[in-house]
Amino acid sequence: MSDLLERLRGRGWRMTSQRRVVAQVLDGDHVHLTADEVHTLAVRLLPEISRATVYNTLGELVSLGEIMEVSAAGRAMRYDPNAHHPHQHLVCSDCGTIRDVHPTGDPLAGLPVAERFGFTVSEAEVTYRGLCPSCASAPQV
Amino acid sequence: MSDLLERLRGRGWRMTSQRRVVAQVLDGDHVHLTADEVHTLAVRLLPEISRATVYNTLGELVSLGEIMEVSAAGRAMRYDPNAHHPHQHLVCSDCGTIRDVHPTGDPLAGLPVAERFGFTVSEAEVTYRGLCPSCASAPQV
DNA sequence: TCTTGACTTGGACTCTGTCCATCGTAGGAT
DNA sequence: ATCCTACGATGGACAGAGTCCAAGTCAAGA
Ligand SMILES: [Mn+2]
Ligand SMILES: [Mn+2]
Ligand SMILES: [Zn+2]
Ligand SMILES: [Zn+2]
Repeated sequence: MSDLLERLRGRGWRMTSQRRVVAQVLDGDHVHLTADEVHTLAVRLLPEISRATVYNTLGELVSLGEIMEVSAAGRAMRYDPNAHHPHQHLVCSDCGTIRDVHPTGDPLAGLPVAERFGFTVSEAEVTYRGLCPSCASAPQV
Repeated sequence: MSDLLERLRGRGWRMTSQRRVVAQVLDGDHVHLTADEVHTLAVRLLPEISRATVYNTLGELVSLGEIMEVSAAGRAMRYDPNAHHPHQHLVCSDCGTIRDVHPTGDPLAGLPVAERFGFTVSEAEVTYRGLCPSCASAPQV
């Protein structure tokens, strides 16, 4: 994590107490926190940090590729510091709990038992992301 | 689509003009409309239909398995009438456009060129859904 | 120490979706 | 054909997640 702070400093970030606290809260490898959860944890370390700053900082970390967004249908976006190790997600349809998984073989064939964490897996879904032809020629504003 | 209306009638649905219009708007095989888009189109056919009714009807159709929800990170949920033919999605990261795709081979290896619709595909993501152990023993309320 | 623009703040605002009390009507009963 | 009533529709209030902005603060280079 302190290497994260180093990388950020190297990119010209001003090191504010707010940014340090957000980075600290996100430390860990199996963390999938919502922005509000990050805020709640951050407030314990720095009582006056605002929601806007948490959102700003998370957004910046995402565009730097330091953390990943994980979206769970209809729920709040979650932020995943485990961005440097490719992995997929197993999501509870009821409570939204997320686990990291590393499927082997055909992903659509199902998740290896050793990767199921006791879940009853009912569905595998693949989403491809990219730019459509018109957005590729006229990139995002 | 009229077969959809038949199935619904068979399930004991009251056939209201609102439900007929929603079904009619959703007709098609490559449609991925948001609830508001469904509402806008429905209003053209039945000016006084309400947003609440559109949401209610979409929700009912989803739980009957007649349509699928497709969630696109941070954007409005989309509704897909092509629920009886398993397929995956290719999503534009910029404008949110969705195309149906039918990947062959290892999904994580990339999308076959014939399935790319001119997109610049940058990422493939697999999500497994199911119930975690505690939700499986104490199911959703 | 001074200066300045990058950062933070909090509150207003938007967007998506849900809830609810009330009203209307589809369709079975007569 | 008419009546009844439970199911469905309505619209406005509400809620959660996230964005925006004008004003104030402060990190860090000079
Ligand atoms: Mn993860
Ligand atoms: Mn589809
Ligand atoms: Zn669960
Ligand atoms: Zn696009």
